Amino acid sequence: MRFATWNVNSVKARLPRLLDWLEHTAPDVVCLQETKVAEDGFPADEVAELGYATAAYGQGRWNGVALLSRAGLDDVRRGFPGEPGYPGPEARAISAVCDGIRFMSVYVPNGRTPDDPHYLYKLQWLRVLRDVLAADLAAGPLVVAGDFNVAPTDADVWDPAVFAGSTHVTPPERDAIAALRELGLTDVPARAMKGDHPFTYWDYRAGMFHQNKGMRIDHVYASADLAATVTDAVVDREARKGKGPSDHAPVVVDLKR
DNA sequence: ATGTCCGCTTTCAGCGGA
Repeated sequence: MRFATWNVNSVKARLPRLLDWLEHTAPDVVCLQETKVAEDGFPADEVAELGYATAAYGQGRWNGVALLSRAGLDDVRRGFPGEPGYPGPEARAISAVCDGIRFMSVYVPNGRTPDDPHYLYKLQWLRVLRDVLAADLAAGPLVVAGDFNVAPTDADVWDPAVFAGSTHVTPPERDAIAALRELGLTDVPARAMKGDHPFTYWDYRAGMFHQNKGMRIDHVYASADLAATVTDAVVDREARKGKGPSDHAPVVVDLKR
C-alpha cells in the first residue's frame, strides 16, 4: 500500500498538478490539507476518473481537508468531538477507514505568533486531538498525517536562529507533538530526495525553495503495528518544482501490505 | 528570510492569511 499527505494550498488552483501527481505517484490513499473549498466544490468527479473516492470537509475560503482513496472509504468523520473553534468550527480534520486502516488528515492551526490568541487555539486543538487519537488508537491501525505547523526539532528548520521567538518551534508546540508520540504514534521519518534535510515546506518568497531554506512541518504518524511495515517514506520535492506548485511538498509512504 | 500565492471583495486593486 502507498499513501501520502499533501498540503495543496487550494485544490482548485492545484487541480492540474494534483491529477498529474496522482497518475504518476499512484497512491492508494491521500490526505489533503488546505483545500480551500466547500465540500460541494471539491473536484470529486475529476479524481474519480482516476479511480479515487473522495471524502471532503471544507468551508470555502480557508482551511479544508480531504481524503482520496481507491482502497475503500468507510466511516467518514468530519472534525472530532470537543474540537475547539476560532471561534466557530473550522475544517481541519477528517478521517475514514481505508483497507482496515483509519486515516486522519489534519491541518493544525498555524498559531501566527506566540502572543496571538491563535497560538493558544493551536495548543488547545492539539490537546483535544491527542485525546481523540488515544481512542482511535485503541480501535485499530491508525495513520495521522498532515500539516502540523510544528517543526519538532531545530534540525527541522533551515536556520534555528531565524525562528527564535516564532511559532512552529516553541517548547509548548513541540511538547504537544511529543504527547502524540507518547500515545504510541510513531513518527514515520521521510527521507529527502536531495540534500540532508527532508523539508516539506518552503515559503514562496525570496527563492526559499531554490536555496533549500525550508521547514519540516508535514508529518506522518502511524500506530506501531503499521510503522513496523513501512518500506519507504520520501518527501516528493519534485512536486514543489516548476510552474504553479503548492508551497508544500507531499510525503509519500509505502507499506508492506 | 519577508522578494509570493490564494481566494475573496471593495472586482483590472486591496486585503487577510499563510
